[in-house]
Amino acid sequence: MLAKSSTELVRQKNSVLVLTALRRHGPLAHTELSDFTKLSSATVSVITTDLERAQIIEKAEQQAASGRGRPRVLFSQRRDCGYLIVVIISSDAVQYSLVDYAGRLIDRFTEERQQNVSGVGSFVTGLCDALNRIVARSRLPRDKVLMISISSKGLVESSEPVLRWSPIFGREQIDFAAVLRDEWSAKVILGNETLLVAAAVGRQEENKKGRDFRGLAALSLGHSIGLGIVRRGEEGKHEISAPNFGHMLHMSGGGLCRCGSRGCIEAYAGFYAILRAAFDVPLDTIPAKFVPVAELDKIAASARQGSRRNIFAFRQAGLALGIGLSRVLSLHESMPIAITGPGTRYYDLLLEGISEGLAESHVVRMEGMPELRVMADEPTLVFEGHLNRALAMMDDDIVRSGVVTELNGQTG
Amino acid sequence: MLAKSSTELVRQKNSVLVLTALRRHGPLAHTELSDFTKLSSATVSVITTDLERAQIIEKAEQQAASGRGRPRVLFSQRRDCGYLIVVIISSDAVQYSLVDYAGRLIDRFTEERQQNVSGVGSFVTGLCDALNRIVARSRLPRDKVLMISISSKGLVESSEPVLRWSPIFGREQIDFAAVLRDEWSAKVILGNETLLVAAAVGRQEENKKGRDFRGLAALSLGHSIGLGIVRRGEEGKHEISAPNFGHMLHMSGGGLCRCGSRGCIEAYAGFYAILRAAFDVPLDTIPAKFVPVAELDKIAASARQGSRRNIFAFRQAGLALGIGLSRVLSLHESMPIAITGPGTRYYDLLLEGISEGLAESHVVRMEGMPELRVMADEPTLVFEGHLNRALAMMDDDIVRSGVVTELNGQTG
DNA sequence: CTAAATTTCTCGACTGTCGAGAAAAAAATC
DNA sequence: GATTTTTTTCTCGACAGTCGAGAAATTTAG
Repeated sequence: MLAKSSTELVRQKNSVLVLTALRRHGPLAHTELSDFTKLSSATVSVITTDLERAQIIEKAEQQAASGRGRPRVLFSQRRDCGYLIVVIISSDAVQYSLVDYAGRLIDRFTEERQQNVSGVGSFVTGLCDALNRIVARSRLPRDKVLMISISSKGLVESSEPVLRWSPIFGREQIDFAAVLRDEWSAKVILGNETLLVAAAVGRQEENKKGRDFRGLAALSLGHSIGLGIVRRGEEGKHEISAPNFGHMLHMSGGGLCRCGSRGCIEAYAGFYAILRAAFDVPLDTIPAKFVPVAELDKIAASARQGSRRNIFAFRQAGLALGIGLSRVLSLHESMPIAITGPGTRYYDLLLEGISEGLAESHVVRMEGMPELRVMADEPTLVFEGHLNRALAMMDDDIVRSGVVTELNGQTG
Repeated sequence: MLAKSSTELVRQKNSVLVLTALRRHGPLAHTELSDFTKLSSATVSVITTDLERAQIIEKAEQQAASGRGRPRVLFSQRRDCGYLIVVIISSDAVQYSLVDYAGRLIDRFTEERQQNVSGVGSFVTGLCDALNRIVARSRLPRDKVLMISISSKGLVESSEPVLRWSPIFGREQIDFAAVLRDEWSAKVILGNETLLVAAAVGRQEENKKGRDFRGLAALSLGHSIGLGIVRRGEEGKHEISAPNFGHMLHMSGGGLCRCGSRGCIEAYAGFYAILRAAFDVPLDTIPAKFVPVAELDKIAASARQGSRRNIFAFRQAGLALGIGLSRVLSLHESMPIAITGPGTRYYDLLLEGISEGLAESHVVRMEGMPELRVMADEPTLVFEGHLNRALAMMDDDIVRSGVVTELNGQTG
């Protein structure tokens, strides 16, 4: 059944609205808040004083008056309101970042992962160590860390922070909530890496296109293949999801994939798959876990010089991607596609296959070719996606937790 | 940007809540409304008197008192508050139904469609005629018809009532809003047929499972192949969508489809495709538009008696469905699948292929086989879906239109 | 006829948003 | 330097909504 509505919920929603405006546009004055949120000036007053009393936002130091009239006072998040730790797990390293409530980076370090010692157990202890280290270094009390946002490639449970399958750990699941529950009071969230790319690019798109933005797919090319989809739901909220695209069936009974299945898209378009095709290795050879990029660069170079076999290897990869994307577009609406990841350096070699694969399907014949766009700097997008998602969630949690209202009436 | 919230919106939402409870559970007393909506008794009082004054609901005639204490008075929708016309377009006929605000069927007739005269022009004039006829027969003023809900197989624009592609009219689009704008003030909505099946089955599922209901896919088998997906969004709202499943690419460069593309799922699993396989007709033969079901029954009978070729025809169809479904599950979460349509009579012959196709994919190996369920009576589900969707929308529109609040303060 | 049970209605308290105008504070003008 | 103008922020009263508690209504049981 649907949930009832009440005046308190109204206040909550509008408080979040104010905090969201602050997130999107940086420090804002009373008047600007009123403009962005469409709330009346009076309401903005009440909400900001409440948020200020609850130590969530603060008035910035007086800035140089820019024009005549009473000078504006800018509100911004209190940086010490809470902290976020971002953990980005990639195939060869894990990056830890400590971020304050205003979104500013405080500390960051990267731990190399040894390829050989890859048990989940040792990874988890490494994770806990690193988390302890990052709070210790910054001398923060643990309970000021309100959220830990983790990302990895692979298949992620949508409602809980459980990694179901990953190229790194395979079927060994990791339940991050369970792992961190004892030591941390922070909320733990987990997202597929390309989901976060989609979140970041989607936000950028909306900033550019405004209400015209309908949706977008982010495709990440590399050792593995990732897809994230973001759509603008009603009320303007962005709905993000990370389909299991890399392991969607490309071809029945096809080449062997790292995941153990046959015929996955990744088994045709992942780096190891391109290598396999270039060297004419049988399709049921158990693939190498990770392929040095230099190796692929060589194949690409020779393809660009006309090597038939290598051209074909990339073309086949593009075809798998294009056909897969056409299937995605059949199941969702048509939408632009942003391509990221290390594989974008071979975009020139992949494009023909991608286009051809897309062109084959009914949707594309109906709606026309979707817009394809290359966005090279994937790591930045991933981090940006983490911040977008986690900080918005923190705003929400803080308001909902009631710290704002419970101080009312008390003398501050 | 997100939309602000206000006290008036609160009232609107809670009014809709009351109307929804009435839809789901039939006539209800004050106390029951309070229970279902979790609104306080006082609030229910205010809302019901408002809705009553606006002539949207009414108190039912006194019913026999069931226990001791003050007898309950039941509220129900006023039947004459508004009317809905449901138009179900199928390959050989168009069914028109007139329904009152309480969901009761008032009038219904069916127009045969001649296969030969199948231009969009003549279809549209036929549609207008029939709509005029159905209001004339019931002696209703036209402007009391608040909504016209149309369904067809094929590809439907999600935001506007535009039929983009259909097995009947091909690429000749129909913009129903434009066609009916001049003669009707009613809101016109269009939905893919299987979308409506999904809406109906989804509602049934939620009644059964309650909050455990997460989502569901409805698969319709017949001349063409349809898929509808329903998922429970946050706040318990059902989000329905109709992917272009029948024309998703099954096999690159495969058999010719009615849509003109090659290798669509329908070109392997539609009735004409099964026929084609059974008679070993070349895969690029332009398929017959519609195949008599008796013809397929014969093929099925001989398959059940052991005919290799016919068994293979159904198996191949099942395989296309199973693989296609596995791809759907890769892109959404795993969810149960309800199978409807005339093709369910061959379920025994299809099942093996479906299972095998599903089993091949990574998701199914991870999450296990999805629940498959046969629901034979498709026409009833389609109509039920129409009512669910259209009447809920009418409730919403009526409350939002402001007829409820604008009477306030006036003496009634 | 009275008491008990049950449902519906009403009242005052509380919490929200809003518009209008007062108060504050700096720049421009005389 | 005093006054006016301009811009921003704050405050007050009006109005809309929900809620809990208890009053009013209305039937059955005894």
